[in-house]
Amino acid sequence: MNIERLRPIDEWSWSLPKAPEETRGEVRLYAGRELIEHMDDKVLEQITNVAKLPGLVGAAMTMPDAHWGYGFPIGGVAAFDPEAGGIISAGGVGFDISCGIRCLRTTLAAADIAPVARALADSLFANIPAGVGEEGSLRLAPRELDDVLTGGARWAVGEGYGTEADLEFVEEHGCMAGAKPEHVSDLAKKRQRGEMGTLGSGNHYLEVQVVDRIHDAEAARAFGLAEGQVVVSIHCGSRGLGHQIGTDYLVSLAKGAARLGISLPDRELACAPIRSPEGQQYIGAMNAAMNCALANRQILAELTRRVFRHFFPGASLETLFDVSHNTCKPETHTVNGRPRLLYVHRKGATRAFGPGHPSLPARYRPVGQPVIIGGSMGTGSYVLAGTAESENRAFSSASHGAGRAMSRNQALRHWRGRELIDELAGRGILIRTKSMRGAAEEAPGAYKDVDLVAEATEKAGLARRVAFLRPRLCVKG
DNA sequence: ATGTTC
Repeated sequence: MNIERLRPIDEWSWSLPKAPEETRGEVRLYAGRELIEHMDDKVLEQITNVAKLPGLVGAAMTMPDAHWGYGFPIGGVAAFDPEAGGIISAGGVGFDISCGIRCLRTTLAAADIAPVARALADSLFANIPAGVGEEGSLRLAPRELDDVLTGGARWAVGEGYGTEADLEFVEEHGCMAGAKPEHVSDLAKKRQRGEMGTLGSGNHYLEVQVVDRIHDAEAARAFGLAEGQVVVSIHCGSRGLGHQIGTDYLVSLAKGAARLGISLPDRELACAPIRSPEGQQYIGAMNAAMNCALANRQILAELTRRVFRHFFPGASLETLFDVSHNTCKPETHTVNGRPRLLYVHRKGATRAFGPGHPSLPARYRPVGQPVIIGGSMGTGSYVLAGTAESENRAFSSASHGAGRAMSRNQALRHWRGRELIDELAGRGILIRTKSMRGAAEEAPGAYKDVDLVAEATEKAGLARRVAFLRPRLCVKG
């Protein structure tokens, strides 16, 4: 992207000075110069389109890891007021509804896992179903699947996956209100019946990591993190169900937009007013998909514990936090000094509530919400904490990952999966996957530099760095 | 992301 097109607000925030007339708010990009210069022009085009949608409040924004997506950029944040004709867009949530990361802190040290690393990697690979269309050991009857869609992680705990103690540390306490299974198609439900407790493919993973560096001692203490400690991060979402809901509702939201005379700057931005039948049906289905994803990560956390228990009977794996990064949620935000209920789209962006937010567990309330930036395969991830400034800057949002720097097809031309895996093994990082193609697509070089993303996230005031996690073992979808 | 192009 030609940075000359942007006006610097400061070193880490940029605004589009000559936005088209139809925009209803500022177009703002959060990132450092280097990240902006390497960003696809499509990011600016797409977020400018988002700024044209009805009922936008404040700025349409991108996070430092932003890249080209379907309609909305991935790393896009935009809030809409339902009382001002505000819209909901399936492209603003993403196909993998409620994709997110569950982070578990363990009582193990790096030295504990070193002697069994290969066996542990093999056992995780054998017991965590991963890959396209891969099914798990659960087969749910239609009524049971409806219970998943209304119960979320709470349902999974009731089925013996994990404990009540996990739920305090899951967004929405594990259960998103307002789920309407009746607005989820039979096809979406059918696709999901065998896919609960599966990781999926693409950028999804289960990683065993070691805390490599502490940036903020006070927050690390609150999060229960210390240097040398083993943690496990699980990145996955709502699998076939969320994808099918996205596909179904692109059609019905486009009809809603046409029916109500909303002109779409891009057909990929199919949307309908929040206060419309089409909008309400999508919201009900999206909330159901959110519960599907929360239940899925709850099951996977328990499957992980069972594997660890076999190797380390005395170890415990507690949920540090579970946060989604493909959502649209109703939240109260202060705009010009006045609290307003807004629907905040975060597509490839993490909610990042600051210190004192009432929805946070008491343990974290003094330091802010844990924010997880999942790195690319073999590079590293960050745990951050929400800040007070993020509320004014980005409706309390932050980055979600390293962010792609190259398309999957481009990556396939540059790398071979087997060579990458061997090279990573040489550096002590064990990858387990069924798909060599997938591994090539996920080459670390096809992603942005996660250190730059985390630095920009902090410097832009979106969240502050707490700990850097270095990968050891990785099960890839 | 995705029964990886209805």
